[in-house]
Amino acid sequence: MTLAEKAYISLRKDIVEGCFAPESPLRLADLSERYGMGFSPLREALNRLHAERLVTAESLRGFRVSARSLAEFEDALHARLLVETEALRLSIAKGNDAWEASVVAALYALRQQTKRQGGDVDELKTRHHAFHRALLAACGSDWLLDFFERLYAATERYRIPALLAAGPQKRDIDAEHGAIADAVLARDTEAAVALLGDHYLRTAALIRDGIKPG
Amino acid sequence: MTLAEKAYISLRKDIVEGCFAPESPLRLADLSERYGMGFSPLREALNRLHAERLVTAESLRGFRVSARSLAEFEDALHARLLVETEALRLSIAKGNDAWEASVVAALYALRQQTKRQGGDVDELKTRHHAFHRALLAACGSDWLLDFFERLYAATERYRIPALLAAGPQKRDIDAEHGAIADAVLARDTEAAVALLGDHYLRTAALIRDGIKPG
DNA sequence: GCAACCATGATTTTCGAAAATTATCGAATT
DNA sequence: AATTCGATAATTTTCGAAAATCATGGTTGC
Repeated sequence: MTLAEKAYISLRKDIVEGCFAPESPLRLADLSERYGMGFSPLREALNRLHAERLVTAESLRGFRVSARSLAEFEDALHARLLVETEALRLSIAKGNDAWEASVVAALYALRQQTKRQGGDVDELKTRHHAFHRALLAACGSDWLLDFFERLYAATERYRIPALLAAGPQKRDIDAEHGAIADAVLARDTEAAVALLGDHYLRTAALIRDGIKPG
Repeated sequence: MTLAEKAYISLRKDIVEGCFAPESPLRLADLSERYGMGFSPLREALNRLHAERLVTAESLRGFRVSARSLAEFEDALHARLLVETEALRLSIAKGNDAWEASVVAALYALRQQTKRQGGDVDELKTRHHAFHRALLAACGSDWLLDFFERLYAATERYRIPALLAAGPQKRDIDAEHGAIADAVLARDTEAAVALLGDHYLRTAALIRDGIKPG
């Protein structure tokens, strides 16, 4: 793996997890020291992140972490519903046995990690992402999957802090994931789409409360 | 404007217009000579284009122009219909007088350029793009507009060669654009969405014929 | 004859410094 | 006191070369 790829992965993680405050400048000298590499791979990573809208770039004035706002979150959420409901419909229509198996596997892996009490939170996030990707994986559209990845990262910036702030969950998220998987495996398109939509709207409600804390 | 931005614009144009054959390697030494600049701004541009899927990148093996295929075109077209119909609905719901005026202006400018016989074909493409963007501009969703731009560039790679190959048009494209604008200004959402969809499907039919020539 | 292997050349990737640009701060001016 | 101006510092952008990696072609050994 090249340094530029490592820089991309590290920076992305640090931005999504909020290690850098939104709108704070990402100075090359600082990043160079933090990640132990020269400017070239860092600029490369920053450009990729700019294309994903996780960082903003201004000509000759460098890069900043993108701002977070309720409006931007709502926008990303709306786009996500549009993209994911369509991708899910296609996936259910086109998916074969192997796809069904991968959904079952992803759900199982996610639940295993949820159960573990002192488990690695990074691993949990990875498996959550993997489950949602598995649902859409058979849609056959590279573009929709690409949009899914971008929107997932964009909303993750809001979801993670909200989850940490909210403390113990009243929702049974495992049950929600299970219901989605059941509908998917039963090829009940409309139910699956509705459940997925509900799932996101509930998370969104939580995040809204977190952003304008009350 | 920085060199990297110039490199991005030039490269993008040359790829979309087919100056580089699909799948041909984009070697830094060649590009450096062609555009008269060093590696750094070129790599920056190539990374941006990679994020837009106009070029592919393989670790330590450099960049290539993305392949063109009927399947990828159909995928982009499908995603475009999804994104643009939603954006158009939102735009019609939210747009104000200034937006209506900008649609009228964009349509007028496009028609003026269509009328000119020996006109600059670049200018025509710019205005065509501007008209379609104007339709969606009031949607209020940065994400949907971002997706629109990406998909527009992706499909443009197919549209331009098809138009050149097809010769004189039987379609009255001006009339199609006019009908869309009329429905939009009348705030007739369903008619506008249907007309926009038709507009793309007709272009798509043309392109399919061009790709598998018969 | 054929496959494995090494030397060579081509290419990408990375670094460190130079060039270009923007931001900062204090002095001079109104 | 506020503002403009210029010098200095900080930062980004770009270049050119060095390092690392991959592709090629010939050679050796079997």
